[in-house]
Amino acid sequence: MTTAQRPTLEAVARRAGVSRATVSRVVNGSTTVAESIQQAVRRAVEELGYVPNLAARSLVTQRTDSVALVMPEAATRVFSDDQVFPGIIRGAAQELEAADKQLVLMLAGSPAGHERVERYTTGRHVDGVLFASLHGEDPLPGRLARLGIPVVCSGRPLDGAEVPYVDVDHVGGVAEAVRHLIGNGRRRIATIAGPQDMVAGIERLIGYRETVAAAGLPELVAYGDFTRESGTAAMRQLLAADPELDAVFAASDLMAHAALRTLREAGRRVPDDVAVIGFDDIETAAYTEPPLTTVKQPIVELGRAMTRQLLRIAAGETVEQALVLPTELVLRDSA
Amino acid sequence: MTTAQRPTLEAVARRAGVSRATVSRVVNGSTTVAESIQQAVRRAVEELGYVPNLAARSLVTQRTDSVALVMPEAATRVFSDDQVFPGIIRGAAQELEAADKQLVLMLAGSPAGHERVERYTTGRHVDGVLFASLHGEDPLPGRLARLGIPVVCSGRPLDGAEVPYVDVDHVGGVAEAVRHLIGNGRRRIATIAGPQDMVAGIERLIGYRETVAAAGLPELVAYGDFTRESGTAAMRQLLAADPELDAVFAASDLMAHAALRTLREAGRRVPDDVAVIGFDDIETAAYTEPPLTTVKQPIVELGRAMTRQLLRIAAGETVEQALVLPTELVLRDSA
DNA sequence: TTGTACGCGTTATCAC
DNA sequence: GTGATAACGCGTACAA
Repeated sequence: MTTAQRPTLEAVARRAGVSRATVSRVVNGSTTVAESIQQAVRRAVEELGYVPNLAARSLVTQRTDSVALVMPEAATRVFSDDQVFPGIIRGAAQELEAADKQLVLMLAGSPAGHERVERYTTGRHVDGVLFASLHGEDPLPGRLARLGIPVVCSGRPLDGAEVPYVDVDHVGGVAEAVRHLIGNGRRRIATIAGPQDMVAGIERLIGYRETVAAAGLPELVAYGDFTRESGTAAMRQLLAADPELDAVFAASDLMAHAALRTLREAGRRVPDDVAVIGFDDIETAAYTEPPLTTVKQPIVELGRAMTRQLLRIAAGETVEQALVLPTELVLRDSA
Repeated sequence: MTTAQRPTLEAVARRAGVSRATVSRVVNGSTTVAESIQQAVRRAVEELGYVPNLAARSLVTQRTDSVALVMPEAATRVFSDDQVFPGIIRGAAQELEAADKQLVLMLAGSPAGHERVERYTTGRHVDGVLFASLHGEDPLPGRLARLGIPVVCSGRPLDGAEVPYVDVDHVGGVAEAVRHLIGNGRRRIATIAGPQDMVAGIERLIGYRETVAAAGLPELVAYGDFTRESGTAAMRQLLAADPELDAVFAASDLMAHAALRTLREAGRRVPDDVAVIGFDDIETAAYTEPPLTTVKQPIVELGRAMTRQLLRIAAGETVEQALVLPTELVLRDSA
């Protein structure tokens, strides 16, 4: 390791023949510096390859110019095929780039990891914290918010904490999907629900229940965890429970994909015998057999919206507690 | 924003009735502190909810306990369905968690982003930099390495810089796949190659070329960019160029997936008329029609290995310049 | 074993 | 407009 001593403000100041304070002003874009001096300083900065030390800066400014994105690393799901988390990451990264801030990614899978996240964020080492899709009633968002740390969640916090959040319109999206099925004459509409310790799972099930109930239709529910494997198992259960079912709404495209295959293996034609609708609109949805009709959610936009809210909070503004993004039914061939 | 003043070392010291230095020792796990005092300090820390200020700490220790993972945000591909980048992220996060370091994610899509990455990493604001899949001849890794900043790339740097890297055995994996096709009697084996400004694209094409050449077979190449759309276009080109082709090796599963559909639309049966093999082994590969035979690459392990190498370099050890991870041919129904 | 004192590289508050 | 100088919160020789 070459200990190539990085130049400091001091070094630049000497080189340019001015004081540290002046260099600092130029570096930070103060306008109250004579043009000639600015040029001299800039030249010195260039020649020495000076780069400000962020640690020193944040020590005095009390800002870190970075925000944390916390994801619960629930085994396989976080980076599973459904692109939900990558989409959020991408949206957040885009928005933060525009704000010239860094994205610190934290996976809080293990209890130890969860504690690390708490230590790190509690210690004000980031300007704010983004929570992606919580499991169960995580008390952390509420706790941080109470400590005055800017926090934004994706999805309503399940513990009822008064934390600002952004979410997609699960209920509305599912309702539209189920109404579409009903409109096509389907009468025995089942659902493969998502995990009931996550808002997305809970609300999509609510959307299904409300809509079939409103139409006076019976409900038929099996549970999965958004993955394909769970979708396969759930589809089999449904088929066993009601061999005559004529439609399935799956709470994720992955589960819908698995349902498609399971139905085919069971001798059902899609959509002739059974119509299938998924949720997410992942890229694969256009390539399933048959192509999947699904509820599209604006996942990158979700990441961006969360980040924008967070930045506004960090800037001292107050934001609405809930922001709900619209979904859209994408019609393909499966329903 | 409640300016809930965070307690400092000073505050803890007063509370525990000792000096700052002693508190610092306890916090950092020094053994040279009397047990009774340790307890008193720990209690004070607990009561005040003290958390060390990382900025102050890194200012004096010259370490940041965080490493950057730089990804080229090439439009859609970074977070496309193929899970390559998410896999690397996940592997890196796992390994860093074990080392108690933070993962700073940087997307260097735009030129501006690229420059930000340079500023940030050059300024020694991270203990090391991981580069995921570079496009073209990016000079940044080499430059950072020369500045003495620990750097590890995924894939051999195309500009020939002497930077340590970890990669999967593209050539070997492809060779095995193509030999499998040959062994099954295929004689007109085409390939849908990846982008030729990325190592993965280049080397997979080399693997194909070497193997068909060694068998005295003709080569037939069309280019894509790893995405499904490009796979569709490439497959059409190949079919137009040689309607009699009896096998296709696609440099990514997404392109293979598109090829599957395109072949079916063109009236070819897979694998009867045309055998298809992909590369990646994404989750979807098991769910295509027919299920896709493919070359599996250990992508999460790649992320982990890169990170381990980086940590070793940062710790002052010297590591081998290249580390190549094995691939594996996963046989399903498409070939 | 514990405390004192200094320095890490910035920004911010003053005088000038 | 510019330059001293005092924080910012911590680690660590060095002294006690």
